[in-house]
Amino acid sequence: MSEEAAGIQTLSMQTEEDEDEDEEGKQTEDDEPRVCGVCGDLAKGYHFNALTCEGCKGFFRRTIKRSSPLRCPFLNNCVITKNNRRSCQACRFHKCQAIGMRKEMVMSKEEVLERRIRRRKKNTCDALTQLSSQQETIIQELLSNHRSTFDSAFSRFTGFRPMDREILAESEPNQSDLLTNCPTKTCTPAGKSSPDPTMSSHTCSLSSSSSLSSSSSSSLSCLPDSPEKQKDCKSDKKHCVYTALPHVADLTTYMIQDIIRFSKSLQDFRSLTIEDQISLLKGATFEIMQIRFNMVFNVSTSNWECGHITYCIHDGMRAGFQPLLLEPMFKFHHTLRKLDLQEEEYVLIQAMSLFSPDRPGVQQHGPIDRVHEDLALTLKTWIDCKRTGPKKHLLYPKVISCLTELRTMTEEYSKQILQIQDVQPDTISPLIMEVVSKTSCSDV
Amino acid sequence: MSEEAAGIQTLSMQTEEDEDEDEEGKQTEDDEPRVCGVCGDLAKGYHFNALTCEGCKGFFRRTIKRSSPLRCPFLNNCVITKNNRRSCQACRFHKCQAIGMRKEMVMSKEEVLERRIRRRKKNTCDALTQLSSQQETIIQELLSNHRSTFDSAFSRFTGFRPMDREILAESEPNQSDLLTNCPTKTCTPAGKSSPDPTMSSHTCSLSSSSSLSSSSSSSLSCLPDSPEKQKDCKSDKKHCVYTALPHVADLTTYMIQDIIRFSKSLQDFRSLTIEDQISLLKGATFEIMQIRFNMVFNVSTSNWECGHITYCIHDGMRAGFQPLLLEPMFKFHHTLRKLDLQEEEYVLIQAMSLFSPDRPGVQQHGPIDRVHEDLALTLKTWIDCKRTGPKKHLLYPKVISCLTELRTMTEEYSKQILQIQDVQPDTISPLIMEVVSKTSCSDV
DNA sequence: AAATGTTCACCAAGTTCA
DNA sequence: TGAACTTGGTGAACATTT
Ligand SMILES: [Zn+2]
Ligand SMILES: [Zn+2]
Ligand SMILES: [Zn+2]
Ligand SMILES: [Zn+2]
Repeated sequence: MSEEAAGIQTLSMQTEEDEDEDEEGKQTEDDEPRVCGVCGDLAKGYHFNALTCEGCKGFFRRTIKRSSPLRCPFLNNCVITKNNRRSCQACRFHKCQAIGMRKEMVMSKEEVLERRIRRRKKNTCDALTQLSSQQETIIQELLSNHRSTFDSAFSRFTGFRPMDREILAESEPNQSDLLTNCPTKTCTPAGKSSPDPTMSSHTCSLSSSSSLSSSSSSSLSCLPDSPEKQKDCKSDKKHCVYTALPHVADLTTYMIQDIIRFSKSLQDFRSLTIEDQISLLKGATFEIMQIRFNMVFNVSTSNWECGHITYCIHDGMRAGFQPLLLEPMFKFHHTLRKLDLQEEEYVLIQAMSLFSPDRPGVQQHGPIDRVHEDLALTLKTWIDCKRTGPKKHLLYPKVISCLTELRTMTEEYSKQILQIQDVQPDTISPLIMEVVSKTSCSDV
Repeated sequence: MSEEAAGIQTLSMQTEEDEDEDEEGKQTEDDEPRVCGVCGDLAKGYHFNALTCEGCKGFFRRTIKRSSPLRCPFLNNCVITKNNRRSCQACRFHKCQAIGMRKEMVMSKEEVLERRIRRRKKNTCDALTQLSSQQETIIQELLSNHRSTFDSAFSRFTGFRPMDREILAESEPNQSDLLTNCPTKTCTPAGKSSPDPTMSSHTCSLSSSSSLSSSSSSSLSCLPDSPEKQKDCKSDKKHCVYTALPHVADLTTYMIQDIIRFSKSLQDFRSLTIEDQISLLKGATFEIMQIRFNMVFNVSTSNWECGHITYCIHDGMRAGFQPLLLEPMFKFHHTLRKLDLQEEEYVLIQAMSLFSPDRPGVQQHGPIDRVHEDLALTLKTWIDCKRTGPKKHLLYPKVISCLTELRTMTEEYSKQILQIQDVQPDTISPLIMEVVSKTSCSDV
């Protein structure tokens, strides 16, 4: 209102001076406060490289975008003020350029369009790819069950046999670059803890809740003999070749027990037949264990920080595992860890691993396939929805690729466990052996 | 002079106050704030730099435009009022100038003409020769979403079941001229790729994000039996009649997943009801798939060059499709490909296919029809605008004709898929079956 | 927090027509 | 002529991105 009022008096556009833009501002220092370089109105900040008011900001952008010629109806020397700035676009625009407003800083049509599309897309993913309540439920159930069955601080991991990091020279050096030297001979104290009878006697079994038992009676004889030097070792140093084995076996047993509890806590898992439950677990236990270990993997130290105990890849060696397994596994942990997954994502891939319909021995592919599908879509949607950044669309394929990689190790793991068992019996728990055994329950 | 005039005016009105406040009645809050400075009539706003009524506004413009000299019939000192303002043009105009109305602010003849031209252009040329920004936006959104959901190099197509190009002799030779001999028994290696659990389990479903599910439970029994030799085949060679089927099914599934993602990425699609989304997808998936395949169709070799794998029409045969479908499809690909469409045009026709209001089961024809219309007009305008050459006006009708042709194949495709499924079950993914199934979601 | 774009009442040009 | 209307520019307030 006051602006229009002043309009009349500023008719003498060219002649008069700015007169009174400071009347309103308390600061008598015109230079000090923020004044629009074009019209003298209050400026709130820099726009297109000059200190201007909101009006001149919008005017400049619109004029650039319009890119139609302007003509001064007066004498091309209008003095632009807050009140008369609308009277002559040509001189206003000229002043804009004169004080340094740059047209390059106005986003081009294409830039804006691109930005808009991108924004649309984001909203899309938020709104439409929005997690369905079904999917939310899936995640929540998984998270809850995961948390109650994964002791990420390993505080309940007690009563284990001590970790012995001495490397007893084996008959032949099967070193790899990974294993040339362990910088941390003793990564962390993992010595004796008070013996816990619960742990050493395994309270949990794949088929413990069922009448079916594909358990420890199964012999290993059906396994093809590994081409490696098992006989040598066997005869050589019976119980002390793999110094870390007792501890690692206990750790593994501990992990497996939790993984079984995790699986059995899932509705979709329980609704499968016992046979398929066992098949899935036999197929996925190793993978889930590695996924869980990955959650505590420190990518800069290459250590697994399991609460008070820290492990390194050499511990795997000391437990008798071979580079053929350890090397890809090491790579896997680095790759996956670098994806910096969130807990929800970790638990989803655990579940995806569990519900793999193509495990040996699986009878009912249908429902497992469906669950797997739901899980995969949920993970994908979750990533689309919750992740930001330009590379987010690459995350899902990367995760999948990690899982695929992991999958290729399962068989080798079983093989090496069986070898180790052969070399150093009575150290690996029956539970581990059961998981690793090839007998599918359908054979029972 | 304007100040003087305003002063007089002000004085006559309020007789008080210092002349500093001056300038018409903004400060005379109690007084009529909006009175015409010329005649005292109600003023609705500023006109040509003075607060005037509508009458004086029009009078001033006309007078300026006429630019003919005026003479006062009286003594050149008429007092202008609302009632007598028409009696002396000269004194009225003089008063107009006196209160600050500026002739420069009346647009000149040329300016007005220019403006008119500009407006005409908006209404005519723009619609015909220039893409409106709205249309630009449509195209850009489509392009962006198409590119992010169409893997034209098929680099993400992995984990498929291998392509087997052996042709097992069927009970009767249903050859056509197309199939007399396949010059490339093995068009390209399409053997095993590393197994990818994600692909083989279908991570995407038409109705996955809704509670509605028209999914796999639907039986096929309602379909009329195809007259062909299905019983023979069925009893003959159970699982290996259509050697290419596993691979083609995986490819199809892969394509469908991307097409669903494409559709769901479109704002206009998402704003439809879930039911209509499903109906549109069921109707258009085959067509969009063919359009996408057409983009990689090599018209001189008659091969589809899908990244590292190349397919020929015989692969369709080997997957169990019949000439009744394959022949028109082959023709379609040649015809469409020869039009040498650009990516923008391809994506527009994909969208036009998707937003076909007359798909079975569609409930809300209105909005779909509107979108379809917009798309068609955009395509037409695009062609008019971007294409050159004498035959450009023929392109749009030709494209439309291709779409019509394609449309006639949809039903036959569904029929043949169902036949194939009957002959060789457990090979076609549930997702494909869902797309092909006749159950409209309203039946659920 | 700063600086882009976006939105939308609102204002003042022209236009229509009785 | 002028009331009623259409049109397109304005800019304060808001949203988004970094
Ligand atoms: Zn300004
Ligand atoms: Zn000027
Ligand atoms: Zn008047
Ligand atoms: Zn007169």
